[in-house]
Amino acid sequence: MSSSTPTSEPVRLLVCDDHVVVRAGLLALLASASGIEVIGEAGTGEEAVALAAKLAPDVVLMDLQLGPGIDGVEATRRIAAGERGAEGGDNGSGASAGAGEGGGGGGAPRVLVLTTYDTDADITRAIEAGATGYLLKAERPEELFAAIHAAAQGRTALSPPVASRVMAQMREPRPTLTARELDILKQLAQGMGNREIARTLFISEATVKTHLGRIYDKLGVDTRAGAVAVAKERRLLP
Amino acid sequence: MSSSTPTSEPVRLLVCDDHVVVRAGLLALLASASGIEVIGEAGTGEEAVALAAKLAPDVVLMDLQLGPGIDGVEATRRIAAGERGAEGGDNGSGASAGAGEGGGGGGAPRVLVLTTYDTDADITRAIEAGATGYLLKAERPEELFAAIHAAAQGRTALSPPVASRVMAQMREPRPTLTARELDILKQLAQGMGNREIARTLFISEATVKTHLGRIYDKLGVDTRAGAVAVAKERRLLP
DNA sequence: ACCCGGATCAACCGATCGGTTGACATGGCC
DNA sequence: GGCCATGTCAACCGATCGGTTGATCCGGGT
Repeated sequence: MSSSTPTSEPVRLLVCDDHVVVRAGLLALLASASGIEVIGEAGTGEEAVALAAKLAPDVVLMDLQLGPGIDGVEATRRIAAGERGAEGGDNGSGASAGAGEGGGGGGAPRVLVLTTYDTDADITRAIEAGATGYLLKAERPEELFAAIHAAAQGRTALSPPVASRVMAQMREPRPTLTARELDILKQLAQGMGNREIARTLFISEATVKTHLGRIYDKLGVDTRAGAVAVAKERRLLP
Repeated sequence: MSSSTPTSEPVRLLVCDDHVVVRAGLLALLASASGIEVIGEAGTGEEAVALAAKLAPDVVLMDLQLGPGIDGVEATRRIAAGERGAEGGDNGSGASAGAGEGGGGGGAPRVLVLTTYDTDADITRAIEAGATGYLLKAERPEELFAAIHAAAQGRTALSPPVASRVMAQMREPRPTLTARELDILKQLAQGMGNREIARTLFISEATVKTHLGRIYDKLGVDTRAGAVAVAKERRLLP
C-alpha cells in the first residue's frame, strides 16, 4: 500500500531499550543486517518519543520494560499517534483505543515491540497502543531482521507464541477489568483491608466488596490472596 | 592468587542467555572488545553446565532468568562447583549452600552474572551459589568488559546498585524465610485457605497459622494478600 | 423511550482469618 | 547435658472476609 520503498533504500531504525548492554548488542547485531540503518538509540520512553519526532525513522524498535518514566506502551502510543516530543497533559488511563489506524500514513513511524514477555496483558496493551508488530527477544535474529523490514512496509509481524495468544484471545475474549476494578486491585495488592480500601477510594465498604466479587469472577479466583497472585502473574499491576 | 594469566592471552568466555537476540547482540558487542574471546554460547542452564565442563572457559557470563529447565542460580552453583555436565539426582531445595569455595580452584570457571534485576533475593542467591560478580544489563559496555577481565582474575565486580544493596544487607541482615515458610507461602499465593494449605502439606491448620504469623513478621505485613504482594515483589516465588 | 453495563450503597450471615498464648518434639551447637 | 531454632499442634476470641440479594443512579446504544 504505502507505495515506494524500493528495496534500494535502507530502513531507517530507532532503537529503544533501557539496558545499555542490550542496546549496544542490538546495534552491533543490526550492523550485520542488510537494508537496515540504525539512525538513533534511546534509553527511556521520553527520549524515544522525542527522537522519533526529530529523526522521523521508518521503524522504532521498542522494549516494553523501560525503567522509570513512561513505559513502552505509552511511548508506543505517542509515537504511533505521531505525537511531538513535548509532553501533553494527556492521562494514559481511560479506554480510548482506536489510535493506530489514522496516523496520517506518511509521518508516524511504525512501532515494532521487541520484549521479553508474551503476557496477554502486555500484548493487548501494545496492540491497542498501535504497535505494528510484537516480537520476543527469544526470537532468532533473522526473524528480527525480517520483522523490521515487514514493519517498514506496514505489515504486521508477530512471534509464533504471540500470534497464538492473539488468536486464542479472539476466540475467547478475556474478561477485562474495568478501571475502577483495577483501582481496587491495586489497593488489595498492598495488603489493605476492605475498610482501608474504601477510605482510600472514598467509597463505602459495601462497594468494595461488590467490586471484589466481580474481580474474583473475572480472574477465576475466590480469595483476595488468589486475586493478587493472578494479577501479579498477568502483570495487571506494576 | 591464581597466578599466570598474562595479559597476552585473551579471556575465554562462555555466554549464557535464553534470548537469542540478546545473545547474538552480546556476541556482536564482545567482538569489539579486546582480550575477550567468546568460545561458546548456551541458551539454557543445562547447556551452560555441559558446555562449561566441556570447554573449560575462564569466565561464564550468566543470565539469571532462563526459560524452562534449571534457572541461572542453579546453573551458577553447578558451574562454580565444577560439576560435570551429566545430571545428578540432586534436588535443588534444602539448605546446603557452602558450595562455591572448595571447587578445586584450577578447574572451575568464574561465573559473572549479567541480568536485568537487582532484587535482594536474586543477588543473595547468586552470590551464595558462587558467582564471582553481579552486573546489570543497564551497565555500560565498558564496565562489562572490565568486569569480565576482573572475573577472569577471580576479582569481584559488582554494579553500583548491586554493591549498595550488598552493603545494606550486611548492615541489616534480612529476615530469611525458612524452607517450610516458603512452602506455606507458595500455597498461599495460589489463593488457598488455611485448611487447604494444611491438607496439602499434611500438617494441622494451627501450624499453618503459626507459620503465617512468622511470615507476616518477616515480610513486614499483616495480611495474606500483603504477603503475596511482597513475595511476588521480592521474587521469592516463581 | 427503552434497556443495559458500570458504579454506587445497604444489610445480613456463616465461614474464615489474624493474633495470642502455651505447649511439645526434634536437631544442631556450644 | 543444656540451649536455641525450627517445626509441630491446640484452643480461644474478635475482626474481617466471602457471598448473597436488592436497590439507586447515570451514561450510551438500539
